[in-house]
Amino acid sequence: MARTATSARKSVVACCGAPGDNALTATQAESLARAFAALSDPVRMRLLSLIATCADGEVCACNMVETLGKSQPTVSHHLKVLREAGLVTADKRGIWMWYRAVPERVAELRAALG
Amino acid sequence: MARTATSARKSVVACCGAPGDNALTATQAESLARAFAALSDPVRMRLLSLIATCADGEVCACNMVETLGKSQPTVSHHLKVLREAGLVTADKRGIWMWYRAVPERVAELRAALG
DNA sequence: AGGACATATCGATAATTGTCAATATGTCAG
DNA sequence: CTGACATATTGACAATTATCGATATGTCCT
Repeated sequence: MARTATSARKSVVACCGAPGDNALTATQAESLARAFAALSDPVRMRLLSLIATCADGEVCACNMVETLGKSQPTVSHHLKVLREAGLVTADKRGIWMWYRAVPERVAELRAALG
Repeated sequence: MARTATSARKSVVACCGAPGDNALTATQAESLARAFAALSDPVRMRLLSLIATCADGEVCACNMVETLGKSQPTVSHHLKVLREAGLVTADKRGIWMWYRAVPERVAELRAALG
C-alpha cells in the first residue's frame, strides 16, 4: 500500500498523487503485448525484415529457409506467428508460398510507441 | 533448397531471385528482438504506459503495485526488465523509487518499425 | 497414377519466463 | 539502536516457446 501524507508515518511527503488515468487498459495492453511478442524473436525480426525490404515486395519461403540457417519447420512456425500477428500475409502460388508485409499493421505498432 | 530454373525440375520459373541484402543482420535482429521482448508482456506495457503518460513525468513504484493488482515482487521484476531494456530509468529518493520513461529509447524502437 | 518437391503440422524436448511467498537490503523516524 | 516500511532478490513452480525430426498435405510434371 502506498504511504500517503495521512498514513502511519507522520510528516512525510506522499510518494505521489494518483497515477494518470489515460494509461492503457488491461485489455489494450494485452493486445499490444501480443503484437510485440511477434517481434520478440530474432528469427522473426529477420523474417519480417527480409519480407519488408524485398525489392519485389514479396519473398518465397524457400529463400528464407536458405538465408536463416534454421530448419524448414522452424521457419514455417515463425512465419505462422507473424501471419497470426497480422504482420505478413501469405499467398500460395503453385508449389510456392509468397509472403508480403502488411505495412498498415506495422504502422499500428509504431503508433503505439509514439 | 530453393529450386531455380537450372535445378532438377525443368522449364519452371524460379521462385524468386536472391533475397534483398539490406535486411537485418543476425546481430541487429537479436538486439531488436531483445528490446521488443520487453514490450511483449501486458504488465510491462501497462507499466510503461503508466510511466510515460504520467503528468509529472515520473511515477513512484508503490502506485504501480496498487494499480496493476500484481504482487510487489512481480512488479519489481517487470520494472527491472524495462530498465534493462533501457525503456525506463529509476531514481531512488528516500524510501521511494521513481520511474521515468526514456523517450529516445522508445523512439529507437519506433524507428525500427519504419 | 506415380514420383518429386515445397510447405504445414505433429510430437517431443530443452530453455525461457511470469508469478508468488519468503527473505534480504536499504531508509527513515523516534 | 530499533521498529516500520518500500523495494529488490531468491527460490520454486507452472506455463509458454523455440527447435527439430518425422510425417502429412498439396501441387506440379511425366
